[in-house]
Amino acid sequence: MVNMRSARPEDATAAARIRDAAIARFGAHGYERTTVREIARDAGVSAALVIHHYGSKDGLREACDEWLVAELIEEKAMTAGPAIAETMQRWLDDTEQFQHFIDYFATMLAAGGEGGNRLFDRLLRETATMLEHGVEAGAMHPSSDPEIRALMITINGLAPLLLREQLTRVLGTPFGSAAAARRMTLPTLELYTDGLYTDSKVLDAARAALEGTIDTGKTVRSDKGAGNPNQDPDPPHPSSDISP
Amino acid sequence: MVNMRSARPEDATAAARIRDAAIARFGAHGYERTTVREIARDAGVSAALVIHHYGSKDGLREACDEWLVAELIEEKAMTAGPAIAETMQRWLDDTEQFQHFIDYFATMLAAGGEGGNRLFDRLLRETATMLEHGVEAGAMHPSSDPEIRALMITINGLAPLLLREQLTRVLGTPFGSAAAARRMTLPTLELYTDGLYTDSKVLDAARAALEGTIDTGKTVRSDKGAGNPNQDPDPPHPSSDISP
DNA sequence: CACCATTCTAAACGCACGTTCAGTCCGCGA
DNA sequence: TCGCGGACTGAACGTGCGTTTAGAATGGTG
Repeated sequence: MVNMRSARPEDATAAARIRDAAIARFGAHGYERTTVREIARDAGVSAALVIHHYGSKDGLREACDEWLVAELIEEKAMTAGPAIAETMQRWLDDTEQFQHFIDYFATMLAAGGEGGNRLFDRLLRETATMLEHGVEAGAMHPSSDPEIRALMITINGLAPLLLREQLTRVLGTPFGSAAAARRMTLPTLELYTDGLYTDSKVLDAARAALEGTIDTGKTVRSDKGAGNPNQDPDPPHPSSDISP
Repeated sequence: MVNMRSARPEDATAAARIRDAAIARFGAHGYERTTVREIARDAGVSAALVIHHYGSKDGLREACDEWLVAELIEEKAMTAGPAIAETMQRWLDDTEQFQHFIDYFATMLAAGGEGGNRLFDRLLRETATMLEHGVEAGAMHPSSDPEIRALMITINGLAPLLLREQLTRVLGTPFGSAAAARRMTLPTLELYTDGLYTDSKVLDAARAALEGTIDTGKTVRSDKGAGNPNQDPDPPHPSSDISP
């Protein structure tokens, strides 16, 4: 099994040890703040060997990206069901061991780049498929814009990962711990089951406001729609700044 | 008005020009990849002057952090309503001009650190207050765990900001643009109004499973609760890996 | 005027970094 | 046995970085 590489024996090949050490360092302290000499020391080799195997520090980074993409998207799973979700699940079930991968994964997604984009796209597709199945089975509400709903749910799902430091700090328990998971399950499912608002006033108002602007080229002020962190809870005067 | 500093005239004081240039560079390319000489060139001064005013590159970063915190949390607004939400709203209404601040803000939150923590805490408090008011007014459902719900809604609200590159790429329109906002408004509000699931089967299953584990010290496998990006959509067999 | 503090610069310093170099070791095919 | 290529190393190289230094303007104060 490919993912069993994750259980790295001490005597793995030097190139593999270098790559693992690099992922750990890059994930923990970032690419720029990590030196080739540090990685070499962690791997028990000379700095020159790192360059010998990977050409340059940047080549090493690319190799790490590619390795992690391959780890998350196993070839054989390309046609089957959710691949990344399952691997992530396995990682989160043993945060101690896979902390490095989780950190590196998060930085890849946030930083963008080739590998991060591929991972995000794959995650998005997995989420979209799940939502489709849920709607078909009658377990989930249909959406007026399924594509964007999938995008937003994907982004929301990644949010705790990207803000895991804040989450850990506020929660008081480490990210990925059973305690944290236990604490967050119910509020999450409550939100996804009952929603937040008790009626559709806000939604109706937004619908009405958007219909007024949909065909005009006029610029609307950022109508509490997209990225405003506090768009969501603001029900008393929801359409106050949607000026159609 | 304090925030009017944002409209920076060409002839601002050198120290201010340095700080603005630093925020722009740090936000766009990150702290490590930015050189003091670049900042100096942008500000039209010598590199030595940057050190003269801020002591060191790291001192400059701290000054940027503090300035941005002050910009987002105006002193006079300490007692009143949402301060950050309003400033962010203003920024998002003119993404062109405030792009630098938005980028720097996002990196601060993701990187943690003193300033990022303060901003996050403030955002969290604002969100929690809004939710309380919403519940009191009957516009929002009460929660079994209001504190965590506020945390999760805060995190979800910040998610598009942190993943703005992915969002821009998938959406095809720049983050913060009116088009992006228009596209994302309805799916968001639909989710917050109707939820995702059509019934409470998943929620009930989780409740039952959690009650079984709540007092035992036994470790539960990360029960689709916390950080799993794809926790949310997976209704067909929701409690399959919650092993009580 | 003299003084002093502040703002600012050009030049240089020293160091840590990624990378190169020259060479050693070792396994393997002929 | 030889030779060859890959794995690997210690030492050195060159560069770009943050920072220091010495001093030149500038402007207010007695």
